[in-house]
Amino acid sequence: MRLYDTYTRSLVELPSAPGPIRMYVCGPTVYARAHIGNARPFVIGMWLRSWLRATGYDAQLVHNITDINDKIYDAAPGASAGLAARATGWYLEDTGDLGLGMPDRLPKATESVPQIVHFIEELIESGHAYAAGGDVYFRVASFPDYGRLSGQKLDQVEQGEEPSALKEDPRDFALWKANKPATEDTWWDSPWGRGRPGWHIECSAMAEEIFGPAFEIHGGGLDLVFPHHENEVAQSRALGHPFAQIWAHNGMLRFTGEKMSKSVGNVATIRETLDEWGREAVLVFFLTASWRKPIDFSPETMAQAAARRDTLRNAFTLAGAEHDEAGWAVFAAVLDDDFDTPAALAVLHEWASTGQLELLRRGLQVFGLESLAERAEAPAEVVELAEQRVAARAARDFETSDRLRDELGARGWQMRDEPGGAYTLVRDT
RNA sequence: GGCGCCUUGGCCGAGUGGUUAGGCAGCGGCCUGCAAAGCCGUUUACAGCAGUUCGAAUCUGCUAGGCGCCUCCA
Repeated sequence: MRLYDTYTRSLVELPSAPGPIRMYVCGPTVYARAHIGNARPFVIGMWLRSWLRATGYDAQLVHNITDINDKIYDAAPGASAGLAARATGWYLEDTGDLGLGMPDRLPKATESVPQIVHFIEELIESGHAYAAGGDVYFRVASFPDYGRLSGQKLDQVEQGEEPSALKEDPRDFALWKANKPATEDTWWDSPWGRGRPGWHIECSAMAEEIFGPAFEIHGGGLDLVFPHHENEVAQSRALGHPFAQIWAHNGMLRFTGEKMSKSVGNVATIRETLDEWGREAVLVFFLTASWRKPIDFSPETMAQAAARRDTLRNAFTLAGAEHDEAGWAVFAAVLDDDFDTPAALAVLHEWASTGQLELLRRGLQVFGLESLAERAEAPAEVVELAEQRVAARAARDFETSDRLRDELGARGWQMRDEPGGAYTLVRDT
């Protein structure tokens, strides 16, 4: 399998199966309900793990929770830890309801502070970082490759994060921030005094704590390339660690013409979207676009995804056909080529229209959509109504039969007539 | 100002030199008491201009438009 790598800007071949594929995908900062854009890296990460496992790899997914951050302090003055814990719960609940299972590990920054402190100490010892006034900064000038991941030229980078007189260079970034008692109600003791980790160092520390100094794939949103991931590589490679082999950045989800983001305010939460459209439509929606490209979220695109979901599900109410086992190779080939889910979706539709139901079921399973193959059993009262309708139709009492059909619809069941008084009951969504 | 991505038919979205992507929607038909589902048929393409080539949606250049990052951001 090959995947597009941001660092080399090319398709990179994965080591051949079987073997370990260790994936680290950046997770959310927990201070509010996550929006549907936040779900994209999660979904892609889970699908990738699923596909890699299906093709013989020992794939592991680590997805971090950033529960130390200015946003959290700002959103809950004096009660940041409580908000972070609550929002972590929401995130686990919302992503859990996508029905894709859970990552292998979900490390939290607050539980990794000792590893982070240790990492910073090593950077100071090696001359790549320096302590100043209770803060610790990474010395960007000490790492010649800085800017290579994002393609930034150092002399063109605008002023870095918040300017500070303590920095040697304005582009240096904080690894450790001294506690500000007025606004920051959580802190940890460190060799540099009370404080808390910077954002970028947590990922380097947690990824390496779990995977060691080298792993195969690092994922996250395209908006994290600079400065977040640039800083991560700098920290880890400054210590001589290979770090990630492939940088897999997913495209942004757009809503109302621009990136969905809390700061713009054009958000729909995962919760709302699941409630309105159902998990299967949400997953089909993500399937329709290449993982690297932007995807437009709108009532129209969601409705189309829901219609496709129905087409796929309806296939299981029809008669199956002979299986063409060779068909699987086509499906595998498109996924192995940069995880082309739109092409895979076309294959699923092909199987749906030709009645290759066993292949279709297997294909859907890769994406957590095997539920589309399940036929819900109608409760006795629904079957009773259906039988009454069969009788009414036999008696050519169409007024009654139409009324019964409406009644079934109101109970969430669609009745499809078939020749000879037979019928199929399908659960509406 | 710097770095990068994108522009395919009503909508979404594949396709990297010569062959129907696929889906949704539309239209006509079959089926049905009427529907639904399904099936058959069918309309609308490659932003613009110039170039390379026997031949370009596919390569090159320019123009126009859109998006992301450079500040927290999946």
